[in-house]
Amino acid sequence: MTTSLTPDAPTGELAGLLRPAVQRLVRVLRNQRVDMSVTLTQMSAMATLAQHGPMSAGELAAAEHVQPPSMTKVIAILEEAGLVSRESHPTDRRQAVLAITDAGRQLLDEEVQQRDRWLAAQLTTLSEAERAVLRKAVPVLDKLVVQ
Amino acid sequence: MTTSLTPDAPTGELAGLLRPAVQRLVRVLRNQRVDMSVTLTQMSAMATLAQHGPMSAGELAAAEHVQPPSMTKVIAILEEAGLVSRESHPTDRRQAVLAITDAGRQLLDEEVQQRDRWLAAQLTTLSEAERAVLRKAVPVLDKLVVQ
DNA sequence: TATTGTTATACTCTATAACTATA
DNA sequence: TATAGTTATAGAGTATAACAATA
Repeated sequence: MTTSLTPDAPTGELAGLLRPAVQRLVRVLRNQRVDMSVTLTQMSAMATLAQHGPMSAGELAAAEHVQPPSMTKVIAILEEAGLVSRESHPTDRRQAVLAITDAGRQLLDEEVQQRDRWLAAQLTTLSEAERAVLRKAVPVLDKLVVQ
Repeated sequence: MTTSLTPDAPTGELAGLLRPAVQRLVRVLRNQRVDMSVTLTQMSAMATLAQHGPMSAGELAAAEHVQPPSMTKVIAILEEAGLVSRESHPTDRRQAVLAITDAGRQLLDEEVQQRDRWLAAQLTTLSEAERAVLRKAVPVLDKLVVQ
């Protein structure tokens, strides 16, 4: 187990292994959710607003790596449900300023707990070393997406 | 950085971080694909057939973590494109035996190369240590899904 | 009766193109 | 003209329910 001197081949292999692994995890996560009233996509948008604070629709679309029309739909649903608020931008009336509401934040907290029922159960079947691997992997996955 | 004595809290936090990370990676991967003639879902089904050999529609659906009707559609497209073959099961005529064709295998190889144009480029921006983290994470992610 | 797979139907997610309102 | 966002439209992916064929 030495550091590789030929990273190219392992890199290609890694690409072919990583993609199906994450794709299947997303599928399983979608099915294992308990509260189906808010979808994974909607939860993710809310989580971004909660983490990074109020932002415009375009910024949220970029953060979520979707096109603006896709985000328009998500926002409309969340706003109607009272989970996200929208206000006019103070100086640019084209823009909307989106923010998570208290109700949204509460649902987010509940969802984390619900998610734990399955995912945490899965995670507890792993060894501490395996969980440590996943904890280390999260920021690397983020880096991969953001760059 | 000692091994944790209270795994519950970190486990919940990990669940909340891991899900959005993999969900966004799947989105970005979908967009970064070069050959759009075959979708990610279809590629994943082909890859499973290539890795594990011929199997029934039900087995393939289970392996991909989708319901049988969802797999029916995928198979129909792949069969029409000549990428997957279907034969009658020798003893049970209800079952279809699915296998990847030579054309399918070739497309799979090409796709891996195409995927590398983006993902390998991303991976080469990481340190060797970060790539090592992802390599270690892949089997753990698989374990998470399979159990 | 039980199992395998398909068909029918519907909803979510996502995209591109065209449009409106504002800068 | 350029930008922010929405509307219109279409296609992929997925599910559940009902069905047909076979065991």
